[in-house]
Amino acid sequence: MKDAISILRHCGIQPTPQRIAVVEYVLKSKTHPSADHVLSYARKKCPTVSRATVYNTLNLLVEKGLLGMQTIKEGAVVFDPNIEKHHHFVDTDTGDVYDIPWDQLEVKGKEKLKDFEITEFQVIMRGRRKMK
Amino acid sequence: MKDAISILRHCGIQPTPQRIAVVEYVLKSKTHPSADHVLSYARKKCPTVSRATVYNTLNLLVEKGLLGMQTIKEGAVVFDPNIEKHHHFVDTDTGDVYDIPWDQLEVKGKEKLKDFEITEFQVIMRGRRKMK
DNA sequence: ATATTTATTTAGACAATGTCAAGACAAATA
DNA sequence: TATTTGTCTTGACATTGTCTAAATAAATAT
Repeated sequence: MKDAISILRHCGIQPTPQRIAVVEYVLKSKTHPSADHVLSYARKKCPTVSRATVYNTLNLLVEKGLLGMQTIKEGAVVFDPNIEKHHHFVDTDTGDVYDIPWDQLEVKGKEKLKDFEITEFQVIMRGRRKMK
Repeated sequence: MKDAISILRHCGIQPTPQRIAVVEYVLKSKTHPSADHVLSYARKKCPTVSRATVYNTLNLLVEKGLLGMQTIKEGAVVFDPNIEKHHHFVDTDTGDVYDIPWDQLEVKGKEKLKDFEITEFQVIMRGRRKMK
């Protein structure tokens, strides 16, 4: 993956230490962090970064299409570095969110919904992740 | 539909004016109200009802299985009197949420997800509702 | 170099959502 | 009537998220 500075420059955002800290964490995260999560980690690299800057940067990344945003858990939006289409599984015990590859599921019957113009869709599943 | 008092009694909740006001609104709602929405309407019937009581009652109804709860919009959970399985469509212009009957869509491939024990799932669609 | 825009960050205020505890109130029972 | 039990209200609190004004930093022009 390209480094944070190139990523920011590439989409016309001036790289700053604060933004770099946010980008480095959120775009390589394997989980689905909340804004507060991102703030905590960003402060490790850049202890003075403010909440407003983290929110601003996250919103910028979402606008530019570099970051996904999901409202699938109570309380707070989560961010998702995986910008490929995919489905989600939420572990109701741990709260962990897992990506499910797009082609693992097929949703049939959307064409019957004449009253709706669907711009996006996904399957959301809840349950428990099996131990292995 | 049965009246609010019978519904409450039937699942072991003592009917009170406050709870009746909440139940009457939320269980016959055609939309997907937020807790704040419910509070406003409950206060029309029962002007002194408090926020805590509305939240308590809504949580009770959800626990008893009389009311659904969905985290599909930013900012606040919405409640759903339709407790049949169904999918959802969210109008991204208006924020309105529509129920999509369960048998209108078919989701294939879940059995391939060996690592997950799925207790529930639904398709969430976003877009615009067509004018008619 | 210096002055002047321009962009960015910060701190704190603010509003909204939701939970909690303490005391007030009401109802049922003894 | 007194007591227990259940319910409601108020207000405090934590959290999420946005906004504004002032401070800071960076870029540009002089």
